[in-house]
This record gives sequence, structure tokens and C-alpha cells, in this order.
Amino acid sequence: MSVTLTEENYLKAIYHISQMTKTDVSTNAIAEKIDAKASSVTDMLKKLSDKGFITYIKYKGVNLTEKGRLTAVDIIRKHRLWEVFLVDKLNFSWDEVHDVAEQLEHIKSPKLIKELDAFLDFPTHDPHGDPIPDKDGQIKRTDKIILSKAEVGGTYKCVGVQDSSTDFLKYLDKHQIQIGTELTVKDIEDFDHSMTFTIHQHNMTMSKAITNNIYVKKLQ
Amino acid sequence: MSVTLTEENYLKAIYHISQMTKTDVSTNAIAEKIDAKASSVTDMLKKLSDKGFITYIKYKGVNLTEKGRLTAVDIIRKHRLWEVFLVDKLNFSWDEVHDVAEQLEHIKSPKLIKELDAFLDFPTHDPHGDPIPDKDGQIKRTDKIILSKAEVGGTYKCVGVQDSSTDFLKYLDKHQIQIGTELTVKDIEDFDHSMTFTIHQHNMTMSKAITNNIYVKKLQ
DNA sequence: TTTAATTTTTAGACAACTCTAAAAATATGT
DNA sequence: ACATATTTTTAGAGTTGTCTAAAAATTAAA
Ligand SMILES: [Mn+2]
Ligand SMILES: [Mn+2]
Ligand SMILES: [Mn+2]
Ligand SMILES: [Mn+2]
Repeated sequence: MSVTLTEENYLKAIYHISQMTKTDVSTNAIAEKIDAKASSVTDMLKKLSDKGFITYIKYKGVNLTEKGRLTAVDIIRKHRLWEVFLVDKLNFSWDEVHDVAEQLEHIKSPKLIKELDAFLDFPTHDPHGDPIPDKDGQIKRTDKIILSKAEVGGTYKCVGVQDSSTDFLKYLDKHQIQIGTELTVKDIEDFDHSMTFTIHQHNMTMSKAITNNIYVKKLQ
Repeated sequence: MSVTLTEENYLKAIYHISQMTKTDVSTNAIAEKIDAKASSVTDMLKKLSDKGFITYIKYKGVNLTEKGRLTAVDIIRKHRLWEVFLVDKLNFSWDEVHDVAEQLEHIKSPKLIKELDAFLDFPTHDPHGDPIPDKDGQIKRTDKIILSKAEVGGTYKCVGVQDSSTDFLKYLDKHQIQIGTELTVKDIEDFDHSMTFTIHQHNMTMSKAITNNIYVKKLQ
């Protein structure tokens, strides 16, 4: 009983939504993520439920079963490994990789992923700082915090992004912020929570819309 | 007007058949290659004709238009570049690559192929000795001949295979024959046209079923 | 708590691709 | 040339995944 490309995309969407909300995943939330109508989602939920990937109770939302979670995480593993490949080996920038990885993540070949993993020297994180699940579906949770929660005087290292849209990544590139960049919080405005940092010996101010989309780790 | 994965597979099949037969490509020949029923093929031929990829006259068979030929050759280019990648970088053997390449050839990203080509150092041939079309659809024809047409006393270098099924490639591996292997024709049986060679300082006999599937180039 | 707004599901339909069965066209053999 | 065999096309239908419109269930508001 194989998994179609469309089913894989639904499972991935359900996984990502459940990571955010931690409650039952709603039909509408999936519809928005997949860019389909709610009625289409309902149809698919029945199929995924029949196949044992989700538990689905009418009007109550869905949850991934262990089988569904493993399938979703395996696709995410492939997606992120391919993103590393594109950036490390094929000169893609981090804002160019997502659409291609969306296609490559559906290639079915266990040997391919095993060898790609080794070829890339077993990376633990993708170009956006997201952890790469291991072959058993384990994900290393990092102690990252959202930049908007940082404290004045603290020094932090950029470890990932929340929004990995091309627009946002281009903004970061323009201001020379990438994974690994260090920043020190100089000031936080009470009014709009905009923050001023020292980055690369320069001062820079970011709105909350920005700081809400950057993950950092506090440096000792 | 995009090309679906299925349409791509039909175009590729038509291209490969037309390379063999050089006459109009028949519905049945396509059906056999695609592993579908003739009625399904007829449906698809109408669609490909409407889209301008083939010229199709009922009951008369089909031919690729220039647009169709370029599309087919571009897929073949991608297929063969991925095969090189799998063998050169990911430790696949030449009998393992085809099925994965069948999937990878449909990934749509011009930058991906451009960069992959450069990463592989602009290979001209795939692991089976088949030429890789360039980005403009040009294919370098080699002066290869089929091994069964070789002459007693001549020395030849193996440059490709006709049949790239796993079974055949495993046979070649077992007898240590690969692209580049040199062989000298010692004898040809009149009765069944089986041929005896010197290969790697050893003598070996092959049936016509084998020699009909190996391409060689005569060494001066 | 009754009404209104929102969410979700059903009903019916369509596009892409496939099939079986039967009809039409073409090719082959005597 | 005529009958037979083969190839190809049509007719009708099934599957997957999508949609719109309308009904049913749930949630929010008055
Ligand atoms: Mn991505
Ligand atoms: Mn990523
Ligand atoms: Mn191949
Ligand atoms: Mn090949």
C-alpha cells in the first residue's frame, strides 16, 4: 500500500500544523496550508484515515498516528537533506532551495537518501537551521528561543528562521544575517517592541515582525 | 502550458522508439514501452498532438515535432546526468541507477540541472556509455558499432550497452566487463555466431544474445 | 438560550489517466 | 480479390484528486 505524492503533502502539512498548535488539526488549517478547498481536504482525510495515517473524527479534527508521523518525518528528512545538498554542493542560496526540495522530497529510494546523507557528511541541520530527523524519525530538539524574547545586554547566535519565504530570506541576506551570525541586544522599545542590535560591529534596528521570525541561542 | 509527468514519459518513449525504427511510431509500440493498453495510448496521442508535441494522423502513427524532440531530449539529458551523479558521487552501481533516474528526470528546475552538470564536470556520457545531450538538445553521435559485427583479429573497446536492464548489467559485472574494457576477437562460430574473446588476459565466449547488446569502438 | 456566524461535511461534477469491450481501419495470405 | 488476422480507434466506465454549492454540525454572540 504505497503513499501517493499528494498524500505525502497532506501528511507533511498536518505534521507542521500540529507542531505549531499542539491541538487537533482542523480541516481549514490544512486547506490553507495545502492551498485547497476544505471539501477537498475532507475527502483526503477519509483516505488517510482508511490507510491508518491519521485518526479522524468528523468535525473534531485529525491527529497523526505513529505510522503517519514517521511518514511525515521521513519526507521532512528528505526535504532538508536535499536542501543541504543544493546549498553545499550546487551553489544554491538558502532562499532558492525550498521549491526544488518540495519536488525532490518525493523521490522514492532508500539507498539514495542513505548515500546522500553520507555524501553530505551526515548534516544535522538544513540551511535554514531546522534539524534533520535521523533515519529512525528522531529529531534533535534545540534550545533555541525566538529573537523577540531576547534580553537587553545578551549576546545571541542566529540558529534558524521561523519564516523561510524567499522575501524574508532575501531581507536577511541584504542585512548580512545568516545562520551563525552573532548579535547583541542594545535596546528594546517599549512602544512597538522594535529591537536594536550590534551586528558585525554595526548597529541595526528590527521590527517585531522580523524578530518574531528569527531563532537564536544565547551565548554564555 | 506545462508538460505533465505522464506526457514526458510518452514523449521519451516515442523518442526512443523512433531512434530504433526510423519509421512512424506505432500505437502498439508505444503501448508496449509504456506498459499501457493501446486505447490509453490513443487518448494520450490526441493530447500530445493538440499540444504540438507530435504530428499524429489516425491509423498512421506519430512523429515528434521539433518542440516534442527538444522536450524528449531534455528529459533524457536530465536522466543521464542524474545517472552520472548516482554512480560518481553516491556509490550506485550502473545496474542500480535507472529506476531512480526515472524519477529524478522529472524534477523541474533549470538551475538544478545547470549546476548539477557543472558539479559533475560536464560529463559527455552516462554510466552505460550513452551520450548526454547538451543544453541545446545536441547529441554527439559516436562511431560505435554493435559487438556482434566485430571482426576476428580486431581489438575493441566497450563504449556502451544496448540493453541496460539490471539482469544484463549484472551479467557484465560478473564477467568484469564495463565501459572501457578492451577485448580482442579470437573466433566467431558460423553456426550460432557465438564469439570468443580475449578479455583481461582471459578467454571468454559470448552468445549472440550478449554481443548484440554491447557497443564497441575499434581501436587503431 | 436562542440566534447568528463559522466550520465542516456531503452531493454532484470535472479533469487527467487508465481500463475493457466492441467497432472500424489496415495489413496479410491464399 | 476476398477472407482473415492484426492494429487502431471509439464508447463507456473507474480512480484520484480537485472544485462549487448546499446542507449539517459546531461555535460564538446577543
Ligand atoms: Mn524547505
Ligand atoms: Mn529548510
Ligand atoms: Mn537509464
Ligand atoms: Mn543510462
